[in-house]
Amino acid sequence: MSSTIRDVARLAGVSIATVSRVVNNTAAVAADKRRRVEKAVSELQYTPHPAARSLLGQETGGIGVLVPFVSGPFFSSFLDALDNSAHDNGYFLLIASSHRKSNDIASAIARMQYRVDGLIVMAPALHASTIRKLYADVPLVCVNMPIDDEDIPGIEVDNYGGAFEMTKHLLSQRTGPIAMVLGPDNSQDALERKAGFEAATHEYGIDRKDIYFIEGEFSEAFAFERVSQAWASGIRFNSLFGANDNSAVGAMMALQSHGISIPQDVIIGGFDDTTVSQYTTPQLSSVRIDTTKMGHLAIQIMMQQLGHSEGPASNRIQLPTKLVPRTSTIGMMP
Amino acid sequence: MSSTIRDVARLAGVSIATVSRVVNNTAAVAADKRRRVEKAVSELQYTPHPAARSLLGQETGGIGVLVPFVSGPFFSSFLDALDNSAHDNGYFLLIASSHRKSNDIASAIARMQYRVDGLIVMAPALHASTIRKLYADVPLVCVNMPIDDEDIPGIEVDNYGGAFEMTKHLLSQRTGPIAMVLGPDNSQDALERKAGFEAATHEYGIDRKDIYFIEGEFSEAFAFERVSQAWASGIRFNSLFGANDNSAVGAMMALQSHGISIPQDVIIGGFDDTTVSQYTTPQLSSVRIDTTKMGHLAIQIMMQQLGHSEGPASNRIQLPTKLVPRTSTIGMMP
DNA sequence: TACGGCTTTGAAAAGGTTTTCAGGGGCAAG
DNA sequence: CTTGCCCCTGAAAACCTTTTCAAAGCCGTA
Repeated sequence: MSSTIRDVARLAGVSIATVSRVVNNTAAVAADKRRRVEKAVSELQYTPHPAARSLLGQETGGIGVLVPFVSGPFFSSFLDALDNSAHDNGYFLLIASSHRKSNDIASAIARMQYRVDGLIVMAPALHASTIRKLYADVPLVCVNMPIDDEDIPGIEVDNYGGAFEMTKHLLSQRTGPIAMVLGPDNSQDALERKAGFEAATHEYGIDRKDIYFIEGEFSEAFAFERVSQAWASGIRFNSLFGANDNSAVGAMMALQSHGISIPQDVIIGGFDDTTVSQYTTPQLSSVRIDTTKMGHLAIQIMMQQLGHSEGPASNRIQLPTKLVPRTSTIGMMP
Repeated sequence: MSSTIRDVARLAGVSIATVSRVVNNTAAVAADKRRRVEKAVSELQYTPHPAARSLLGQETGGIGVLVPFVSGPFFSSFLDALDNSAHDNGYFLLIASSHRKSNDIASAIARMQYRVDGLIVMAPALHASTIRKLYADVPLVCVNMPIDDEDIPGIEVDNYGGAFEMTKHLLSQRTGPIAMVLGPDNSQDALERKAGFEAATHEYGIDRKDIYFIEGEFSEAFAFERVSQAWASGIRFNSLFGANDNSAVGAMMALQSHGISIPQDVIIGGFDDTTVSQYTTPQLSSVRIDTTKMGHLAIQIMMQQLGHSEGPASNRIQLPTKLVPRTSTIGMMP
């Protein structure tokens, strides 16, 4: 079929060792032989067989990627960023999707074995340590999933920062009393978002008595009820932050049912940038996870693990989030 | 690091040949030895090294995919389908994006060499024969790009069928005189769409004198002018088919500027399902390329090339398209 | 002239697997 | 008892490359 290093050596009249040295530019070779080898290489269109290389423990140049799905704006833009970054660093991607089934993840990882120099995993349903157990031989970067092992590098979403930014956005649009629909107590995400909210209100010097916390469960119905109750009981605020989009939408419905107009009377922001946020009336401002940055960072951490960049960047990163202002927090359409 | 076939052989007290036979189930092995080997394999968590395998010319189990971009609804849903299908057939995907630059394509293909059993390429800017030259050693499937070599299997979009379906849709909503804004004469796509349109009008028994062809250039401005002219000159029709979305949108604007209301007076359909079609008022019905089917078919053809399915399916397929009805062809919002 | 050191070169090993080939053993038939 | 056949097994080759090691050649210096 294809030509091997031996063919090149024969054509150039040298040993295979010399060919290897020329091809990899790994040692001094006499000028004339070098030229002969180069000519033979291009004549025979010789490409080293990657399998033989990786058999010797060389790097494969591949990075394995495991995501629940390939499609959808979230995953696909993440993959795009990953691909761009990997490409810039001279790597290519081996992508497998787990379709949420965990035994698919196991088999996908098994396939990756020895084929990649590193593994980037996004498996929200699994824990990082589980992945580590599945394939311990290779640098691992966990993204957007619970990382239960201090030693596993990864990227977690900066819920705190996102909530902080959204709250600042709300307060910059409309000062005065502000409310937040909380998430469930046992959710780490929810607690971080609450902390971000509090930090922002503090920064804006909002008086404690002008801050209202409304219980929530990340569900629209629950938020609807509690916000409705709160308003009925005379609590008044100019702006509201929902710990997630569901809560924000529930709050929006509740207020609208009380004849409150959004955003004229109350402005509302959510979190997650769910699809639904584009279809409410008015469209819901939200906080988006910056998948592009997520991809770049994942590769950056991987490169560091692989010893390519010695940058002092931590291998445990809180991913910045991005505010997406829509009409629910803006008085006038532009 | 990891255990090799030799470790397994030692632990089980057999030769490496026997281990290989058990692992690949490729020849008869005495029951007791088989059991011992299996035990050793699971104890040592042995996985054959893929590099060693592919060095022997075995199949890699990988399919290379080359797309211009990874993100965007079009590509990502295509990839998703590809991934699903490949997974079902026991293959994994090696994805590289070319970012439209053709030397990136060359280098991406070079990387794929020996790593994949087949190559699926979507490179609208290149011709199939160019790709074939770049990597001749492997089964190739070209998707959604000009295939200039009879022998290269691939998938081309079924412009005819899509136009046919859209025209039928139009005529089923509103009978009577119908117009089509054509595409440029030198576009194969445009001619196929015209043919589909004609076939549908024929099927519905529309009288020849009730069919109007309006020149077009796939551009909004040109369509606007010509349709405006046509209407001003007294030509009347109940429905209009634009050879692409641009033309349809141009026509829509033109008619609306004449005080015609869409879809009450005239219904309009386009082709391509561009993003813009969702933002016109009313939203434009269009014809979408079924990327999911495209992915499944691509894998199907690849499997056939790889000798896995002997199905008589042609390796040169016109991809079915999908009608996306929106408000421009429907009297009432649901 | 002889010798040390440097540069260049090739032979050979190693990496992990599959597969061929030959041989050994068991069993049945003659 | 011998012969022949079949089943099972292991040794070894093959796949293609990188890298180590040793040797050879050359130059300059003592």
